[in-house]
Amino acid sequence: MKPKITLKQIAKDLGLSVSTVSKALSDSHEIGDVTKNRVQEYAKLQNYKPNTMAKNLKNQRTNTIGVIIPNILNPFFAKVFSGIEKAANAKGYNVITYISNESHNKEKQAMDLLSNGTVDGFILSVAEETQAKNVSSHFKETLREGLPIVMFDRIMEDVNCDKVIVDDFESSVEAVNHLIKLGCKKIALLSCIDNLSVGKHRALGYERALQDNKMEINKRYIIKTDSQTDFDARLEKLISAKEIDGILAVDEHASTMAMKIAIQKGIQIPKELCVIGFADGVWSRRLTPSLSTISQHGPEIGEEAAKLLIEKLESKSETPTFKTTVVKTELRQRDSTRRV
Amino acid sequence: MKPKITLKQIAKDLGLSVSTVSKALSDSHEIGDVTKNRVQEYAKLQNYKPNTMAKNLKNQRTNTIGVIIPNILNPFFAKVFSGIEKAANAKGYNVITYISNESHNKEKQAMDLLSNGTVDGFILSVAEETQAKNVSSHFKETLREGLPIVMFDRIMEDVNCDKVIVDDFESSVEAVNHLIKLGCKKIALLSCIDNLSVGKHRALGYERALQDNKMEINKRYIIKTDSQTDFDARLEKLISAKEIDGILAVDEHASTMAMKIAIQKGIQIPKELCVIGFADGVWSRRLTPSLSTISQHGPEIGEEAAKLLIEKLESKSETPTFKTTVVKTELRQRDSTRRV
DNA sequence: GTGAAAGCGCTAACAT
DNA sequence: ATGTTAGCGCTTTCAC
Repeated sequence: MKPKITLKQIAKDLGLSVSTVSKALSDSHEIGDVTKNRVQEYAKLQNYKPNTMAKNLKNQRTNTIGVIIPNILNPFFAKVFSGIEKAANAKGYNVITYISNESHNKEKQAMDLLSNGTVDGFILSVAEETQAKNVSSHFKETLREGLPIVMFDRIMEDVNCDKVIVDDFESSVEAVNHLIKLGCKKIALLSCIDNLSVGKHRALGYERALQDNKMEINKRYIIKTDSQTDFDARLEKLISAKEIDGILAVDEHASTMAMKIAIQKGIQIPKELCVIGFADGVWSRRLTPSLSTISQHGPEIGEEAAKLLIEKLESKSETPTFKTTVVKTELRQRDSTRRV
Repeated sequence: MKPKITLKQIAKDLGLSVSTVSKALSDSHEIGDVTKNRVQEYAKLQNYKPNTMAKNLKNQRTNTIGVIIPNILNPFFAKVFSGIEKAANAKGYNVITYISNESHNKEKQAMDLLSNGTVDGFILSVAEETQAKNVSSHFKETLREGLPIVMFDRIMEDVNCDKVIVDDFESSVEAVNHLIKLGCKKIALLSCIDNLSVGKHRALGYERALQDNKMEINKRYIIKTDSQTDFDARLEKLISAKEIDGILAVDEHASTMAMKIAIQKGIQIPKELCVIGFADGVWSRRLTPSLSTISQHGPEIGEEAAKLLIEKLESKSETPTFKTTVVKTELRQRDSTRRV
């Protein structure tokens, strides 16, 4: 292991002062061309890399973003994350990631650990437990300490910060309208995420679309829960009854279970039953029949969130204003709604 | 935004010296109980958090691990990542993540950007392009600079570092043996990742198992490629021929496409065709029929990698030795191989 | 038991 | 055009 090469070392080797070397390397006009070249070449030769920690300490900023994600196995979050990472890197920022695993404590702990000069700001989607308990003190405390936050997808209404969301309500409306256009008369709503803000908005959109179309809202066609086992049991009954002819499933478990059970019961999709699900990632295409989805443009959400945060970090405005960006969804028609 | 509270500030407020405060907060025996308590209480009151950058600079270590992942949308990598994150956090380390997107340049750039005092070491899986070109100079350079590396899954044989791998060869052997036990006579091998080390090992295991069972290796039953479109076309023909009765698919695209096409052709799984795939994540269970898989224990791989790296970081041994850990896989039998 | 001082590696205001 | 100095926030050795 070779000893780290520092400014001091270069200065000594070249018989210069540390500050001359520093200026030469940052191409300062104060330094003569000869010395500048000499220094720059020697530095390259020695593969000199300025120590990040020293720079950060000096500058009082780290060029690092803290990202807190509820669950990286959920392809939506994975996509958003890749968008954040890409946009951040492009602007010279690193990304430190914590996975909250939907736990409030882990989320709080992450913010605590990172908010002492480790990161310049946060991008996060609120943990399920935090939303269930409806506590936002840790977010507010972090903001008070001067660290900006951008929330995406799962947000807290009462926290004053930048937000990037999907228009869940409107997406549901659109999806249900589409099912109706296909001729569905008895449309079910399936949700295992009724404890999340996004789940609730999607459910509301479903009801609204039915009302708009003067269709009855039938409670028997609605499964809203936060427990997958409870869900599975109720779903089995609902599908066995063979009453419904359309499904809006607001999460991946709901849509895939619906298709699985329907196939097992010999119900033909989409002939007898049309299914639209909220889903991201490559898997909806891989199902047989492939699943029509509302895609949320995860990467764009991530990029937008990173953009908003970095804007805030690099503007020195003392009285910041907060934006909420809505990223449009897209209805991707596949075989589960293609009526022949 | 309130001004950051520092040791200096506490010292001033309490009429003490900076060093006394520092020692009091680290519970030094040099400090009297009265002052110690006074300082600790005041610090808690002020919500004092030691500045990480200053500490890092002083200590010449960052308690941060650089993680480079080829593709976070691949559930295997997502699982490994969550294992790394969990184990690292548990030991007080942060994780900075770069996604190489299979690009050699991004991988190299990430290592370059992080190896100047930003991280203490790396955990990574080699980018496809790097494996294809077979270049490992950037890894060797980083090691020479004194930063330890742990490679997982996709490794470079010629780089001398800790490694965590799956026994891909043996897993394939087991899977094929299982298919044979189920009565399969004509077993196909499907691979879209024949450019990766893991893909090659899995293919070799397939051949070996056939030989062990005195079965003929039929080239027509083998699709090895690195292009998905090429793959899809050849697969369509292979399945249409209705000759094969068993499939070992070494990647997710291969296994799911095989099932999709078979279902479309009206071939019954598992009655006429058994399928085993290498896959992680929740989706194999969601397919109809559910897919039997070789699961790679992603989280354990991640945890083991983090453990190995942290061990190296915290041992001061000047002449390190390097371990290669093999994490066992598990054959999960689901409906795609359950013969009634 | 407490404090002064040096130093981690870098930058920048201020000499010369 | 080059160098001196102070300081970012913290730890640690050495005085008192």
